[in-house]
Amino acid sequence: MTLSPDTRAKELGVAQLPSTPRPPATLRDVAAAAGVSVATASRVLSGNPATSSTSRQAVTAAAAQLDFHPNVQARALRSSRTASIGLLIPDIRNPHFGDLAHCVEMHARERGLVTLISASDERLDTQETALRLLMSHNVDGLIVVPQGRRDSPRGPEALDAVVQRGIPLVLADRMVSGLDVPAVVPGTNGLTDAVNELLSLGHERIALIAGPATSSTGRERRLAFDAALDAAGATPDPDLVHEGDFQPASGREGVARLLGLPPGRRPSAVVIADGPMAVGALAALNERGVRIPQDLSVVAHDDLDAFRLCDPPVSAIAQDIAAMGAVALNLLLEPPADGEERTVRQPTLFIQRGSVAEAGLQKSTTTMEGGDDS
Amino acid sequence: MTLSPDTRAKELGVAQLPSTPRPPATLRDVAAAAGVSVATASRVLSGNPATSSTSRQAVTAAAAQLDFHPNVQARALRSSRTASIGLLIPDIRNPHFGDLAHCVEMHARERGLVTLISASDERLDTQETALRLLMSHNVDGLIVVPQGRRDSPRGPEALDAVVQRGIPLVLADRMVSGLDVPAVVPGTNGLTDAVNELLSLGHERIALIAGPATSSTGRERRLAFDAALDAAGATPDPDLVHEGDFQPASGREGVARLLGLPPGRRPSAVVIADGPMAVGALAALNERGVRIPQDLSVVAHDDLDAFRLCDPPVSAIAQDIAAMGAVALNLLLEPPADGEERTVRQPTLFIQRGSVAEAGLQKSTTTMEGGDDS
DNA sequence: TTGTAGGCGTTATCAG
DNA sequence: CTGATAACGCCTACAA
Repeated sequence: MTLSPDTRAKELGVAQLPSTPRPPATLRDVAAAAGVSVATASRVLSGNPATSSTSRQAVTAAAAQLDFHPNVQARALRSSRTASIGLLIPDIRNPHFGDLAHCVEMHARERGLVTLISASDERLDTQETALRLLMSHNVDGLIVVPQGRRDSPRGPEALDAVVQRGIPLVLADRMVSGLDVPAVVPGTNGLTDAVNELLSLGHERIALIAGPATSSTGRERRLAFDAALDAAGATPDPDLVHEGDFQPASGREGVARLLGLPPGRRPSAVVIADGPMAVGALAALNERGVRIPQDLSVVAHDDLDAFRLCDPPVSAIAQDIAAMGAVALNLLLEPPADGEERTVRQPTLFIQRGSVAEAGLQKSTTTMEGGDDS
Repeated sequence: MTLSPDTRAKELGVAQLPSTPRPPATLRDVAAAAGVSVATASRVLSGNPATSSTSRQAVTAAAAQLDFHPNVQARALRSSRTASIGLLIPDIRNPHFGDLAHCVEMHARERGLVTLISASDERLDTQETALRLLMSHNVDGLIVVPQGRRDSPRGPEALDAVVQRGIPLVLADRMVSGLDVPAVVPGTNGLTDAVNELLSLGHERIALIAGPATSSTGRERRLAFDAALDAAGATPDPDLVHEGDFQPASGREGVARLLGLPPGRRPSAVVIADGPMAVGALAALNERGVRIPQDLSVVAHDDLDAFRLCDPPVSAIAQDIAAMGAVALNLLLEPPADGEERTVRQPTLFIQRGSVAEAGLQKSTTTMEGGDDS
């Protein structure tokens, strides 16, 4: 009775125990079972047309029989292709990037590619180590929502290394100045529309909780904001722009700073440049009892589900993030030719909801006192 | 002039263009540069003590000089270890699982492991194909938030295959009946506390928007809910339980159904079994003009940032998801011995906020009319 | 302590 | 069309 479970099970005709780690079948096994050489087996399984229907049948049957799955490491070693792509995003917890990751991963999976997802936490050093790790796994391509600028002392060197190694690279959501690779980024048209709408509602003091100037989206949205004010002949007030870092805490800080201004200089409307900062800002406004839109009109970039929990719901500048993911993957798999445009801009859409109202509303109240409702 | 850039650059003696995909250095190169054999180089770099300090210095210097990184595919082929783990979650966009993914990925990266993240979209068939794909990449271990039950006709067969192949497996957030592997799941104490608090506030008709019975969390939360009512001698009303599917739409449906009950049978409080359903439910309540907590007290499982945007903020049952991720990774890397407990329960915490109030409030109003505020 | 050599599983290059 | 066979880059007995 000292038979191995394997033998015993077979002898007794008993169902195999769940824990029978039999080594997976190799191409050799398949070839042997099919009565052909490994070369022929390989050809059949990789769709090489130089095969007879006889061997094709024998090999496919044997492969199915043995539940053969090619060893991806061996294949990668030989062909230097790993059937994997890397995706580096600033923060998985931000639903915006979560959506992006979801979409990229799903489409990649449909094409038989696995996605190695990594997060940079909006930090340059983390981006560097994460990129090195992804590169060390020989991903076939890389989609990156980048950090940092190339003209700063400590720039995104790992990104240069990626390009230098000849690994296909696509930037998503943000660009890096001086790095000429295909990219898909959101347009600023939605933001422009939002500011114009606020202006046409009579708002004269419109604030911006901006993204960091180190990110192209931060810069571009600020430029679009300024340009829209400028085009309307409005005088921009630097005190009405708070530069945040795309994190909720900086949204709160922005609110605190704007509400801390002397009464006459406070804004009657605020535009917030990304979702997490908007969540922080809205939470802070909520805590302070600032009413929207009576005391302050609000527009947020990125249309989060959470905005529908506010009463009235928050106006938003929506992007089709799923489309952005799909475009990024396409740019990666079918790179644009040299002549073609390498930067795709996705339109954004201003969605007006109850959180914006005429500027007159604010003027008729004695609000923005920052917390006391008396 | 039809030379490849490569050849042309060489012939002209021109500085190499930035796109010079020089093949990465191999162990051979390092050994040659250091004047030792590949075996010695390998030993030095893998920390084998059988090395002289002379060769150690030469090899490390050469490796640094050549920017050597071992080829992970070759190493994996030899050692059958890929330095990668797989993580399968239902939905990256759910911040709950986004947090989990973030935490697992971060800790794994600190240990030099890459994480292959995949999403099952709360679907059994997607889970199966995703698992097969992860297995085919020979991940060293797998953390899965599972779908399906083993006793159903089409069960999670791929999970059995994982176990059968001997791949270390840890379940997170949910369990699968009959699958005896290490798991970390949330406790139900927070939910019990929440129901008890509602009861002590005088609520007699407490509704539950439950998770699917196909998931262990769905079942367990419903059981805890029933048990808490039972312990208090309350009579549960099946009409007050709506079984959703953890997605926002089913939260909306639950609200519609509860508000559709005849006035006398409507709930004065509702507990919602996960974050996305809570978002859907709160959005629906908001649209219908149902006031919280005057018309309805609300408690949601999982503490989302979005809940702070509501006025008053929504009471929640919080879990330390980061801890859950850390525990899952630990269970994977250091599996419990046979005698030890294999299922870790993480405590959950009921956080009371303004969205719950005494039951009397509801009775004093003529509300729950579903939209008309007159 | 060091070097030689075999092999992990696959693909690609040759002759047949 | 097929079959030997040589890599791919690394690790590790085994022998020196």
